[in-house]
Amino acid sequence: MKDLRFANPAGTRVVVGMSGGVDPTVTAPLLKEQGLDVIGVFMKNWDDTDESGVCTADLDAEDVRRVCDQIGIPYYTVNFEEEYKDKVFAYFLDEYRRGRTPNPDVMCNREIKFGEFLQKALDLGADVIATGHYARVVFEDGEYKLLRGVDAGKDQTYFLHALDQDQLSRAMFPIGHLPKSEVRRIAEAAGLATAKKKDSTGVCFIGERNFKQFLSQYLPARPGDMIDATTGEVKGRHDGLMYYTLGQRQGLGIGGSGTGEPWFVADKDLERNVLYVVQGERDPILYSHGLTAGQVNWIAPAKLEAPLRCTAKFRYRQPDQGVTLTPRADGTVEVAFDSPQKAITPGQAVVFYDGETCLGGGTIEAVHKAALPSRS
RNA sequence: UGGGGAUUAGCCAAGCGGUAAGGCAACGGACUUUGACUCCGUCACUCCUAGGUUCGAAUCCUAGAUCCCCAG
Repeated sequence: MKDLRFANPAGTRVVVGMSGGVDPTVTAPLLKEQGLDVIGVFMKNWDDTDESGVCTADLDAEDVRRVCDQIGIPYYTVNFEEEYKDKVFAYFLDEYRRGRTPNPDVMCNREIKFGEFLQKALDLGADVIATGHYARVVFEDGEYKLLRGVDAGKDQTYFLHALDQDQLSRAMFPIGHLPKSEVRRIAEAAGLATAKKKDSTGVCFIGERNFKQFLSQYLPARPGDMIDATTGEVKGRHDGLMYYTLGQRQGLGIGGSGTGEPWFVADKDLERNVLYVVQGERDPILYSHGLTAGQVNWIAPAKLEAPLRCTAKFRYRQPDQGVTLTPRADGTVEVAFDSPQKAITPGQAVVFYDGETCLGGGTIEAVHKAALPSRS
């Protein structure tokens, strides 16, 4: 087996998935320099047309078109709104219904960018696709490995851990070996229309918006009590369990009294529609010593056969933590933490690393913590 | 309706005659391809009300209002 991404540069056609940001647009000139046959494609996966008829996706599409013109590569637009709704948004809402906190961007990468979009690119005669992710793919010992982006502060392997060998074999991340500052510099030097654009954040393709307001358009809210997990005392009311995530501080609206420290979401009880809160960031109720990961994807090695010591991330942009993984017969993985971790949240991704290599990861299904006090 | 204690921003709370600390919440921003966390900034021309003493009071005095506690 060979790394089919670089078999023959001159004859390799690469389709670049471009959003309106700088990162993806910079990949195009980089690939072109290497002599590849580059095509730019803008993906529209969500229509956010507002009252005034303005749709940021359309504005981004315009930026992409201009950049492609500047670089001198063909430009196309594809629309995956339906697919996004079916495969990403449906999952997103379902997780919230279950009181969990989903990570739609992980799903978006697996199902849309490296699913629908990849297929579309292959249909267009492409050999590989490229995106503006800060990550690296290397071909070693007959398998593809996913490595962290060189810019430690921007590494996005956390969002890419669910990709498999087939998907990685078709993936190129041209800016993975560059620091963000260099990407900006290249964009400016090339005079790209996106050079000065602020980085986009928020759910990919949906963008930043008032979270509560957005969710309330799709799911019914059921207000309920906010209870002190330590004393059982009712501290206030919540607007609906789905609006809160474990470890959250803002938006609780309860202040003063007690020790004067801020309050954090400690747990949810779907049955009773109760939001449990605790005062003080060091409250033991916020911490756990392990978790069970489901839907685990292994990039390389392909499977976990025996207990393994490695590091893990439970959220994007948090330092790795030492863990011990133990495979279970049903395919789940038990993750034991070297030291207690704060606000581990079901629905979020847990991603495993061995140094610079992203081994894979899964979804947090259960969190293991010391028994909570009685909630009578 | 006898005695005692309270009354400072949405909530806790410092201040004890010299011109309103701090914390929580809230709001704004930074950070961020999830939701969060975190960080930074803003937030009482006014201290229950009305008079008075004083060069000057949230701080002292008088009256009233409200709340709490102990006695009936």
